[in-house]
Amino acid sequence: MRTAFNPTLKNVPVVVLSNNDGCVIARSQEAKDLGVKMGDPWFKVAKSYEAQGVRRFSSNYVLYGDMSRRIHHVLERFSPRVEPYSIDEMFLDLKGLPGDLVAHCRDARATVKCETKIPTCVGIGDTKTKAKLANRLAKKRPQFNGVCDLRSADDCAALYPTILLSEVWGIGGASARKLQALGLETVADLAAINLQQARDVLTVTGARVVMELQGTSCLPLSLLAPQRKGLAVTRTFGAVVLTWDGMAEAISTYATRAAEKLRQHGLLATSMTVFIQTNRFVTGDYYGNAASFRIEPTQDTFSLIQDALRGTRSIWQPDRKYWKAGVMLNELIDATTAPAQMFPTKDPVLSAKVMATMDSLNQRFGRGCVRPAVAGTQKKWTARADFLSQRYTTRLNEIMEASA
DNA sequence: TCTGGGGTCCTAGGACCC
DNA sequence: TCTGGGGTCCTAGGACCC
Repeated sequence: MRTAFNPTLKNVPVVVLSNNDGCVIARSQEAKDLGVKMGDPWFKVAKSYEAQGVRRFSSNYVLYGDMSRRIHHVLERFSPRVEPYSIDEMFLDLKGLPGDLVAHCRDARATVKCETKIPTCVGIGDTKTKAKLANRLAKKRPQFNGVCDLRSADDCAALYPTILLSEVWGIGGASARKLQALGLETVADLAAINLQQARDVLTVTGARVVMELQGTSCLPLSLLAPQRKGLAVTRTFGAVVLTWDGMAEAISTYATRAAEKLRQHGLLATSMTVFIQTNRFVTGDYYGNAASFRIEPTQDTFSLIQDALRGTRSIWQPDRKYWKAGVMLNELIDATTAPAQMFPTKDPVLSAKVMATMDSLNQRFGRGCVRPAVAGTQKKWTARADFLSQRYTTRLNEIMEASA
């Protein structure tokens, strides 16, 4: 990426920093060679690395998103079925393509490099987990020259014993420690364990990883991006926040930004969480708390923020040094299909009755003024309606009877 | 000695990913 | 002075219902 935009950075150690230039989130090979670690807090290591010639850059996600789309378009020429997985990774379905797949992938790689100047590596496997593992080898081991194929059982038998199990997609630190405690070390060890044992130790997620390593696909390619389930705007403060006014201002900003994202995606949020925290790196006096509440589908940004602030005020402790806060919107629903999806009941008769009542009430008092909600775990319908300053909660059953 | 059983929903917390 | 931000999935256990 760096050399695509600034050729003078070729062979120069480069790091990219997170928001607020807090810590290292990407490094060039030269920076890795100098010992810069992923997640290093930059303020702690800047002096020594800058003395060694490391150049630092703030992150630019708009640019990365744009580059990602361009690469996606190039890859669509090599497979009609491309699933973008993250901003810098894509899965391609190669099933049914004629000819030598390795040659095909080398061609794709060369074309991406030629047209976007971005270097890439390709991993081929009969499951996503194997493709990810192959990609890792392609990146790390020069012998593969950027393309590694793990489809054949012979290649797996030869390579699995040479790879640590912590390299596997889905095996993080905690899982790796559990497996090591059982005496397992390599991918070969992991791929050979009993499925029930994998399930017992790592839950169903771990059993899936093992099956995928054995060549049974459990994670199908999904060409349509699934509906997202939540979104968040969170930040650490530049300087600790000591006053309620300062906190209120921060949360207002985050809530506004969250509402903007919501509209951009054509979504509505059903519930909202606000959290505030003191610095977790300062020992002895950590305090963190959160407030969650349901919000009306048609509520505007202003009342969204007001609710956020009311919710936060109740968890605010004035003697604390606040360091981080955030706003999260949950249970998102498509704005255009919202009314139907507001009814979580599985009972079609009740659902229809509820729907009709809601419709008539909404017609009378304005769209979205009434919605059903399942209160706690009680399977009782509750309608909550807000009319101007008047707020009341009533059993939906009573409303239904009244309007019948 | 006995105190129901089984299903469902919700939440918090852990773990993982990039 | 300064230690990221944004997601997903799974499980256990409590609460509730009939």
